[in-house]
Parts: sequence; structure tokens; C-alpha cells
Amino acid sequence: MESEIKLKPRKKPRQKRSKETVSAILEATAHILQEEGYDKTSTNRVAKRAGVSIGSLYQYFPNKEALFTALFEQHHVEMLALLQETMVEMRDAPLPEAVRAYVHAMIEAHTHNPKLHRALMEQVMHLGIDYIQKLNATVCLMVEAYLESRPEPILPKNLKMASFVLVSAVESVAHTGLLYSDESFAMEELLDELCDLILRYLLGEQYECPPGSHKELVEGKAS
Amino acid sequence: MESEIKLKPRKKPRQKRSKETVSAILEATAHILQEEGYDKTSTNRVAKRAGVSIGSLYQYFPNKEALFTALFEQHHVEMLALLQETMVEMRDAPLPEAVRAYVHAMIEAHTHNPKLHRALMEQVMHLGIDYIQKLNATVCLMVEAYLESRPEPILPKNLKMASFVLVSAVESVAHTGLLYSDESFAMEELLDELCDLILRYLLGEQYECPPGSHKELVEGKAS
Amino acid sequence: MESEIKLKPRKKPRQKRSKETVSAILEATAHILQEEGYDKTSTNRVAKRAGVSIGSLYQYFPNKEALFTALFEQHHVEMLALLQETMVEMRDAPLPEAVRAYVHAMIEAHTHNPKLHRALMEQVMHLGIDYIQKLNATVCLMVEAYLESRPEPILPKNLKMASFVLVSAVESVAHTGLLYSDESFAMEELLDELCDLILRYLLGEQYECPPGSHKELVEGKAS
Amino acid sequence: MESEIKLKPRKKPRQKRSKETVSAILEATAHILQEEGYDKTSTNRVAKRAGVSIGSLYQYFPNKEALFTALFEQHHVEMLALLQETMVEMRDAPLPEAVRAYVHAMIEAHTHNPKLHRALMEQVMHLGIDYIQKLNATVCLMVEAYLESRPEPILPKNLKMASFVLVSAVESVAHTGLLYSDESFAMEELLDELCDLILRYLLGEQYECPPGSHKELVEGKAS
DNA sequence: AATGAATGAGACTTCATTCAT
DNA sequence: GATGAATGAAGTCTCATTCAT
Repeated sequence: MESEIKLKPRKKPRQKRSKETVSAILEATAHILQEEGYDKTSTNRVAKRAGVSIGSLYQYFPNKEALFTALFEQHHVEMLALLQETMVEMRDAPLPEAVRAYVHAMIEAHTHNPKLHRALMEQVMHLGIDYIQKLNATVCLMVEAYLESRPEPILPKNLKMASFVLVSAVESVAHTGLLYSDESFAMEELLDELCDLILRYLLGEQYECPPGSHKELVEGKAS
Repeated sequence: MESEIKLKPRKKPRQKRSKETVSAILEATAHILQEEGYDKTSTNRVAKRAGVSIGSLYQYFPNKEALFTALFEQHHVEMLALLQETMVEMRDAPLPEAVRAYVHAMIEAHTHNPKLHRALMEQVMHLGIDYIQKLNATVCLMVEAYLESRPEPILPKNLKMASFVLVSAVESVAHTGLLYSDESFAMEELLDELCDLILRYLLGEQYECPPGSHKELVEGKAS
Repeated sequence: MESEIKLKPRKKPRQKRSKETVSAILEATAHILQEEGYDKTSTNRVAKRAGVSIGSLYQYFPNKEALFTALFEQHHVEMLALLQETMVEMRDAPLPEAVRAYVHAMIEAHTHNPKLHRALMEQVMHLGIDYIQKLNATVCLMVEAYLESRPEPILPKNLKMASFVLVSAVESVAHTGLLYSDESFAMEELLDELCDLILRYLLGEQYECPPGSHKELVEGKAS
Repeated sequence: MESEIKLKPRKKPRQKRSKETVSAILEATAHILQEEGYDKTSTNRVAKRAGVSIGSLYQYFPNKEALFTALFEQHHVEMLALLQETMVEMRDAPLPEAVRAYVHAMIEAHTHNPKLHRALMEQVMHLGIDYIQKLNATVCLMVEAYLESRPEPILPKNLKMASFVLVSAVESVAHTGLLYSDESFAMEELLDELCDLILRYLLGEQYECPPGSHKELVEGKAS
């Protein structure tokens, strides 16, 4: 509770000048965080790099954590916008197309600024969990709503859970694939595979129509 | 390179007494990390709680980061053991059974010490990435080997990628589900759902035989 | 190279307040160094004695060594000023008078703050070698220039070397004499003796005119 | 008083094994001191490099300072031996020859292990002052005795002071010349010059016989 | 005699934060 | 509003030294 209060920016910058200052501070925070890591990201350095005095920094951010929280907020807003846009566009599209668009958007989102994304996730995730969870929940709801509204019949009965599984899986694969993959497989392939994963999950035998890609079963060696 | 060297324990404790010391230090580290967070986890506090002098701590760990790295190593060893055991046991089991056992093991692994697991992931993941990636890669290889050797024919052609997708998806769902779920769905359900996800992905229409669980498609509202 | 940079004061104090702070810090450093020695001269004690916070100390000095280096710089500036003044005054004086003035100045310089001088030389000389050498070189050049310009003919041909020998000799005698002498001979005598040393070296038989001081040779006992 | 007691080696090593240990420790001390400086010369490192346990080190040396004191003692013994030998050899030699031999020996002494010598002088001189002064005093006495006993008549009346001046001057020139000279003049020249300095000081017009070297006076420019 | 694990005081240094200007 | 000097608690880490084995 108290922390929530403490983490909110001290004041919303209403004038253009102030907005620029805040921008510069966040940009500096992001830069130092991704280049040097959390431990080296001191408020003094951030202020210096942002070209403002340390006093000014504390005028807009009540403490160090607020810097990262604000970064997460930005991230959250951008992600949400991107996914929302996609979902709206795909509202009436057939399921396979919608799924592909969704996965594509998710991958895009992770490609936007991978280094910062990674740094946030690896070093200060705990400061952004509220945003992350909120985002996750929102996306789940959006997916659930979509599934509910689509015309095709699907296999999973518990839509809430299905949404959760889908969103988590896609997010994770995109995340891991983009950040830690040894580049041994391309995005294109990953995209295809994720679509298969989801569509088979949702449609079962109904699926398997896309032009030939995986028509035949691969024989197991041991058979 | 150098950092990797720097993070390794200074010396392996050979005597019983020393092993206990190291154990106590790691236990204390884990405790403080999960109760108070990374920023509050100072080497002095760790030493104090472990009941050893700060000098002794530095005899076994060259710096603060090494503490967390060692924690990750432990975690890595335990996870690997658990999964390996499962994979071996299931070597000749039919695919659905094997999948369920694997997913179960994964969930177990995350249930073992969720608080610590969460703290490690949210606050110091960057210190354990090497271990995380190594673990991930190893598990992927194990899964790939299993898929290669099982008798049943499966849909995905690129086994390497299929393994990656499966491992990532399961890991993520387990992780997210356990840590952030509002307890609105039970583990049992999650387990079932993940099995469906995987088996449909692997077997397609070949699946859908398990006694009645999801036999009929759910009609979409909009239809 | 880098170390040289690292030893320079972090920022030049421009305001009066800051200058006083720096002054106080250096005064405290000098005091503790000479009373307690290098090992006992901790930055915390220095700050405390200077009446400033440890943080302020580090605002002006990047590390402990910089304190001593700064002390050497002061010393260097003072010495140089004193000697320069003397040399200028004596520019047109006859050689014996000039020599005496120079030696006198050198002794004065060592008498100024013998305890500090001694502590610097005995405990942290390595931190001031740059300044010491620079000072030495400058003084040598000044002496050389003087020798070059004086009207009297002198014996040594290599003026550069002669200057070096003279400067070193005088410096050392002054140093050793002042610091370690058991007071068994007075400064007055030492001054006379050094003048003799130098003037005989420079003038040979041309010298020996000063009223009676050493006119006759002392007979060796063994003769 | 107490310090003198504390600085003496705890026990004289009587057995061969012990002597080797002490030797190894001192060798290690010297090595680390000259390579890394006093601050980095920790007793633990010394012990490790000497190949003995830290416990053994403390069996032979009561504390860290004793290591350096012992180094000074070695140095003192060697220097004294070298100079004594020279003085004895030159007991009956004519003054110019004796002087040259003495200066030569002094230069030799400084050439023996310049790096260590320099490190001792620049970083821990205060731990060896007793030895340095004793050495100085002894050499002064030796020189004084020589001067007293030589057959030639000399100019200075106060032999004690003359000795002091000579010893200091030679030591200093040798020291400075060897350690900090930019190699712009050779030892040979320095030797000659020092001999001139001393002999003119001692003999005045009586000198100036050595083959032609400086027979004529150099005219001053301003004349 | 030798060992080296253990100790813990204390060194250096950073950095979030305040506040007088 | 802006500045940045000043603060000082607290952090990381070293190292001389001891002592049980």
C-alpha cells in the first residue's frame, strides 16, 4: 500500500519542459541499466547522463525504485497498445489468421528493444510485477473474450485456463527464443511452430488444413 | 570470461566443518534474499545469520554475487536431477504417460521452494543465466532424444524446435501459474491442460483418445 | 597513465567554502600522517579531524592516495617558489654569495616543516616521486642556467652534470643533516661546509679567498 | 623500546631447514614489495609465495613490520661489508685513489638490486631508519678515521662534519643518479664528477693533477 | 613445528537523499 | 523550480593475527 504510494511519480509533468526532463531521466535510466546493470545504476549517474541535477531528478521521482517502475509502466503501456490493436484488428478474422497475428505481435513486442527488456526482466522484475501481472491478466481477458466470441468450435472447455496457457506459452517462447536462442532457428520457424502449437490445442483434428506443411506424421525411430 | 572465474567459489570445502559453513552461508543467503530482497541482502547480514564471521564468508565466496550464483548452481543441480530421473523412468512409457510425468515433474520442481525460486528469478536472474540456459539446453536435448526414440509417429518435423517450444511453454506455464496465479484454478487442471497442449501438438488427431475428457468441441458463441 | 589521472583531485574547488574544505582535509591529512604514520591515516579519521563528512572528502579526492599526492603538490609548489625567488634575487650576485644564498634557501626549505617533510619522505615518497623528480629537474635547470650565465670561469665542463651533482648533494646534506643529525653540529657550520664543498668544486684554487676560514691545510696525522 | 623488542625476529633459526624458510619468506617479501608495493604486500601473500603456511611465517616474524625490518638488516649488513672491504683495501692508498674506490663502491652498492633498494627507500624507509642511520654513522666514522690517518694535508678542519658531508653527498648522488636519472649521463661520468667534487673539497689547489681532465677554467658567458 | 581455517576490526568507498542557496 | 555540495549510513571486502588441530 504505502509502497504503491511511494512509487508513484511525485507529480505529473504538465508543461513541455517537464515532460522532456522526465523523458531524459527515463532514457538515461534505461541506458545505464542495460549497459551496466542495476547495481551500477545510481541516481547520481542517471541525473548526470540525463543532463539534469540530482535535485531535479528527485523532484520527479521520489526514490530510485520509482525510476524502474516508471520504465515498466512505459513498457506496459506500449505492449498493451500493440496487442490491443492486433486483437481489435483481428476481431472477426478466422482463428488461424488471428492466432498468427497475435503470435506475430508478441514476437514483435519482444523484438522492440530486446536489451532493455532483458535487463528489466533479469534485474528488476520485482519492481514491475504489478505491471507485468496486470498486463498478463488483461491480455488473458482479451484472449478469453476473443475465444468466447469466435465462431469456430474449439476443444478446451475452460476458456479462462486455456487463455492463460496460451498467453503464458507464447510469451515464454517468444521471450526465451529471442533472448537466449543461439540463433540456431529463425523467427519464421518459431512463428510457424507456435501457431501449430496453439491451433492444434484449440482445434485438434479440425486443424491440419494449412497447405501441406505438416500433413504427414513423422514415424518414430523405435517403431 | 573473467567474471565467470570470479564468480566461482574460492575453494571447495573438503572437510566436514567447511561444508557445513558453506551450507549455512547459502541457507542464510537464500533466507534473507526471499524475506528481504536483494538490496537488503548484505554480506554482513548473511554472515551474521549463518553464524560465521564475514571473513569466513569471503574465504569461500569471492564476492556478493558469488553467493547468488552458488544458489543458482544448487537449483540447477536439483532441477536437473529431478527431470533426469523422470525422463529415465519414462524412457519406454507411452507418450501420453511420459508427457504427463514430465509436466508433473516440472510443476513439482517449481513447487519445491516457490518463494526462493521466485526471488531468484525476479531479482538476480542475471547472475544465474548461465545455469538457467545450460539447464534449458540440457532439458531440450533430453526431450529431443526422447521424441526421437519414441515409437509413435508425431507431427512436428523439426524435433529441435519442437523440444524448445515444449520445454519453454511448460516451464513458463508452470512458473507463471504457480507464482502469480490468483489460485483461481488448481494445479490438477493446469496439469491436464498442459498435457492436452503438448499431446495435441505432437499427435494431432491421433490424440483425443483419453477417456472422454475433451471429446466434443465447444461451440463458439458467435457461430 | 591512468593512475596519474586517478590521483588528481576530482574537482577543483572554486568557491571559498570548498577551498576551505580542501584545506582542512589536507591539513588533517598532514597532521595525522606525521603524528601517527601512514598506516594509521585512514580517510575516515582524516575526514573526522577535518570536520567534514567522509562523503565530502571523496568529492574532492578520489581515493586515499590522492591525499598524499596533493600534499606533495603543495610541497612542490612551495619549494619551487622559495628556490625560484632566491635564484632570481641572486641572478647577478657573485658566485660565492649566490651559492651561500642557495644553500641557505635549501636548508630553510627543509626547516619549514621538518616533521611533515620527514613523514612524506619516509612513508609515502612513492606517491610524490613525480613531483619530486619534476622539482629536482627544474632546480637543476635553474642552476645550470645560472652557471651558464655567471661571469666567473668555473672548472666543470659538463654543466648539466655539475648542476645535478650540486643539487643532489646539497639536497641530501640538508635533508640528512636536518632530520637525523644528533645535533652535534650546528646549521651554521653545515652551511659553511656546503659552501666550501660547492665553491671548491666550481672554482678550485680560484676559491680560498674568503677571509681566513680555511686558509691552511690540516696536516694528516700519518705524515 | 617495546617496538624494538617486537621487531626482533622471534627466534634465530638454528637449523638449516629454518634458515631456508626464513630466506624464502624474505625473498617473497622483497619480491612482492618491489613488484606490487607496500599496500599489496600482505602477510598471507608473502607466506603463499614463500611456500609456507601463514602460521609458520608468524613463527619467525612477530608481525608484518618485522619482515621489512629484516630486509633492512640484510641490506645494512651487505652495504657495510662492501664498504668496509673497500676501506680496508684502500687504507694505505693515496687519497685520490681511495676516494675513487669509495665512490665506486657506493655506486656498486646502489646498483646491486636497485628495484628493491628503491622500494625500501620509497615505501618503508621509516621501518629501517635505525639501520640506515647506524650504517650512515658507521660509514661516517670509517671515513673520518681514514681522513684522520691519511698522510696528505686536507683543507677541512672539522673532520666529523667533512665526513658527514662527503658521505651524504656521495650517497645521494649515487641514489638519485641511479634511480631517477633519465640515463642522460653515464655512470663513468658521474664517478669522475663525484671524485672531483670530493677531492677539490678535500685538497683544494693541491688537486688538479689528474691527467688534464679539467685543467683549464671554463669562461663564463657573461664575462 | 607446521598448518590454514577462522576471526573481526576496520579500511575504503558509494550512493540515496536532503537542503541551503 | 533548479542546483549540486554535503551528508553519513552502510556496503563490500581485506588482512594481520590467532589457535585448534
